[in-house]
Amino acid sequence: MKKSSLEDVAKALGVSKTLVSMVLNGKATQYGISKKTEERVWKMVEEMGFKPNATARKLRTGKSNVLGLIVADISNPFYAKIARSVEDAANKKGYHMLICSSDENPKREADLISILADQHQVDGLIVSSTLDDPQMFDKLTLQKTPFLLLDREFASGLFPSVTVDNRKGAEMLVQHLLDKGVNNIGLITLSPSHLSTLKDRITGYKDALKKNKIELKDALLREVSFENLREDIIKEVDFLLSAPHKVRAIFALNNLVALYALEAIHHKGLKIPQDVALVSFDDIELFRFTSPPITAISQPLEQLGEHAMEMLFGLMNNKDKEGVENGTSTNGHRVVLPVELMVRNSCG
Amino acid sequence: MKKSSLEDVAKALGVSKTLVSMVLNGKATQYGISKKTEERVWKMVEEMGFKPNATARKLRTGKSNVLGLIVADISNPFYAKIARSVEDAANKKGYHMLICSSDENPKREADLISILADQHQVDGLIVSSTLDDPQMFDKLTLQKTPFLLLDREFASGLFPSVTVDNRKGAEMLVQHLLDKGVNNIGLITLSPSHLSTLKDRITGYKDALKKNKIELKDALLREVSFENLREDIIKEVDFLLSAPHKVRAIFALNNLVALYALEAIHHKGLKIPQDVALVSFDDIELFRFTSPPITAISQPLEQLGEHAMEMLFGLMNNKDKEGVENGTSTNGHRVVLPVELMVRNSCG
DNA sequence: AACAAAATCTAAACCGGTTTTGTTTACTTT
DNA sequence: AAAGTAAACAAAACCGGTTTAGATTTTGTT
Repeated sequence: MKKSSLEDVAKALGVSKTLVSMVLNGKATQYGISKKTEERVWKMVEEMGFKPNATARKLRTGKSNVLGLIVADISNPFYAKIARSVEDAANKKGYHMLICSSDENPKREADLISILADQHQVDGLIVSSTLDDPQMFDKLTLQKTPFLLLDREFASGLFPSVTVDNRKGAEMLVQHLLDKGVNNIGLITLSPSHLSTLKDRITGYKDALKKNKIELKDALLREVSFENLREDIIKEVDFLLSAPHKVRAIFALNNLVALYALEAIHHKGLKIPQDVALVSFDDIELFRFTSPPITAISQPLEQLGEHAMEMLFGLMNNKDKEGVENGTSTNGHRVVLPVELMVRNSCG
Repeated sequence: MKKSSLEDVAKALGVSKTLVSMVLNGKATQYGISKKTEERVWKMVEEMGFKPNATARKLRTGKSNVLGLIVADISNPFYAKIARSVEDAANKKGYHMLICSSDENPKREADLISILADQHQVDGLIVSSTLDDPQMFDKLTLQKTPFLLLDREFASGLFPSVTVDNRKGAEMLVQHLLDKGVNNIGLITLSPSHLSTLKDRITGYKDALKKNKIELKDALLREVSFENLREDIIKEVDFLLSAPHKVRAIFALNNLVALYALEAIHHKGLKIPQDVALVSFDDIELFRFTSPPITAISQPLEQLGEHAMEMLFGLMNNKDKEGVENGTSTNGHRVVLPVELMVRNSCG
C-alpha cells in the first residue's frame, strides 16, 4: 500500500492537481473553485487518506514547519525542560523540533548549525551556544536564517537572544549567604569559561562582595573542566575546604557542578550546612529532595521557551519584509528574564 | 548572500550539474570522471561553501537522514536520557532526531506518528507508545515505514521492539523487600493502565508474592491518574498507610510516582525506611541524592538507545530487499534487556 | 586514415508539491 | 450575433537535487 499523491487524488477525481492543491490550501474561493468541486475534493482526500508530502512542499515554498534546537545536552534536566517548553510553544504554531546535543563541543555545534541551517534549512533555529566566536551567527544573519540565542548570548549583544539575569541571580545567591553570616565563599565554575552565563554569574558574585565591602580572593574562584567534571570537582572541593582557605560555603555555577560538589562533600563526611554551605545557580527538581534541600536560583524555564518562540516567530515573519520596511533591524532584540531565589536548607 | 546551488557550482566550472552531483556523492570514479575534473569540483565546492539542499535530495532519493522519536515527555529524565542515547547512536550513522512529546495522550501520539511518518516521511521512527490500539502501527507496517517500539510494546508482540525486563525487575524489587522482612507491600501504578511496562511490573509483583506464598490483596494495588498525579498520590499514600491496610512498603511503578510518594510520605512526617519502605521502578539520578537514597530498578538506558538504533537500521536496510529475500519478516524482532537492582537505604 | 571502443561528460526526466499563466465554457451586453 | 467578461479549471514551470539515457571526445587498432 503506497501513499497516495496529489496527482493520485486528482486523477481519481478527473481534475488537475492544481485544483486539489488549491482546495487543500484553503484557496478554493480565492481561485473561484465551485463549492461542489471543493466538496468532492475534500471527500476524496479523506477517502484516500491523502497527506501532503512535506518535503515536496518545502522544496517549492521554502517552509517545512520544522525548527532546530541545539543545546549542550538534552539529557541534562535543565535543557530537557527548556526543550519541552520550546516544543510546546512550537507545537501551538504547528511546528516540530529537530533537537541536537552539542556536548559543549564548539566544532560539533558549528557542524550542527550548518547541517540544520544550510542542509535541512529549518525554518528557524534556537541555539544555546557553546561557541566562543560569533562568526557562525554572523553567517546565519547574512544568510537570513532566522535564529535566536537561548540562555547564552555573546558579549556584543548583536544577536537576538532570550536569557536570564545571571548576574543578578548570582548576586542574590551570594547576598543570601552573606546574610546568613557566611562570608568566605568559594566558587566553582567550569570550562568553557567564555560562556556568558558563567561570566555573568561570576560578575554577580563579585558584585555582592563589593557591595558588602568584602575582599575578593581570586584563589577562591576555581574552574573545572567539562570533560573531567567529577574528578576535578572532588579535587577543587578538597582544595577549597582545606587550609589555607577553609571556605565556609561553595557556590556551584550550575546544576552539574552542584551535584558533584554535593557528592564530594558527603564523601568527605562533612555536613551541610554545619560544615559548609552549598548553593547552586540552576534549580533542578532534584535539589528539593537532597539532604539537605539545596538553596538555588530558579530560572523561569517555561517562560524561556515561550519568549524564545515568540521572538523567533517574529524574526521568521519579518524575514520577507526586511529591507522593505525601514532600517530597524530585527537584530538587537533581547529579552532578559528575572530569576528567583529558592531558599532551602543548605545555608544554615 | 544567497546560498549557492548545485547549478551555481556547475556554471562556475562550466560543467553540468550531473557531474558535480556525481563527484559530491563519491561516484566520480564509477562514472569515469577524470581526477583533474574531480579536483576542480571539490575546490569550487569548498570555495563557494556549497552545501547540498537536503530537501531536494530527499525528494528525489527518499532519504532525509532524519529519524523521528516520540516519547511521553522529553522533560522526564527517563526519556531525556533515552533520547540522548538514541541521538548519539543516530549521529554516529549521520542521522538527526525529530523529537516529540505525546504527553501520554493517545490522540496526540497518533497525530504525531502521522505527521512524522506520512508528512515528513522520516527515514525511521522510534516510539515509546501510549496507544492502546496497535492499528497505527499496523498502518506503518503496511506502508513499510521502518519503525520500532521502545520501552513499551504491545501484547501481540508483533512489532519490532526494544524493551526491558519489567516483570523480572519488579519481582526482584519485591523480593528484595520480602528479604528485608517487609511483606505488606502496597503498589501504586498509574493510568493509562494498559501500558505493557506497567502491566508487566504488576505481574512481577504478583510473581514475587506467589513464589513466597503470600496472599495477594487487590486492595493494595492502587492506580493514580497521570493528569492528577500529585493529589492522587497523596491520597493513595494516605490510604495505604492508614488502617486497615497499614502497609509497610510502597512500590512506586515509575519515577514520577516515586517522587510524589516520597514527598507525600515526608509530608506526613513519616520516616523512610523506619515507618515505611519505598522502592521505585525506574532509577533516576535523583534517587541517589534523596534522604534516604531510594532503592530502585535501574534500566540500561544507553543500551536501549544503542539496540534501538541497531535494530532500526536493520529494518531500514531491509526495507528495499523485503519480498525479494524470503518470507522471514523483519517483524517479530524483539530485544528484552536485563535490569539491575540498585540497593540503597529506603528499605531498612 | 578510418572505425570501434573506451573515457568523459551532458540533456532531460523525475521526485510531489505550489504558483504562474493559459484555456474553456457560459453568460452578458449591445 | 459578435464581442467582452466572468467563472471554473488545466497546463506547464518551478524548487534543487539524483538518475537514466545519450552525446561527444579521446584513444587504440589496423
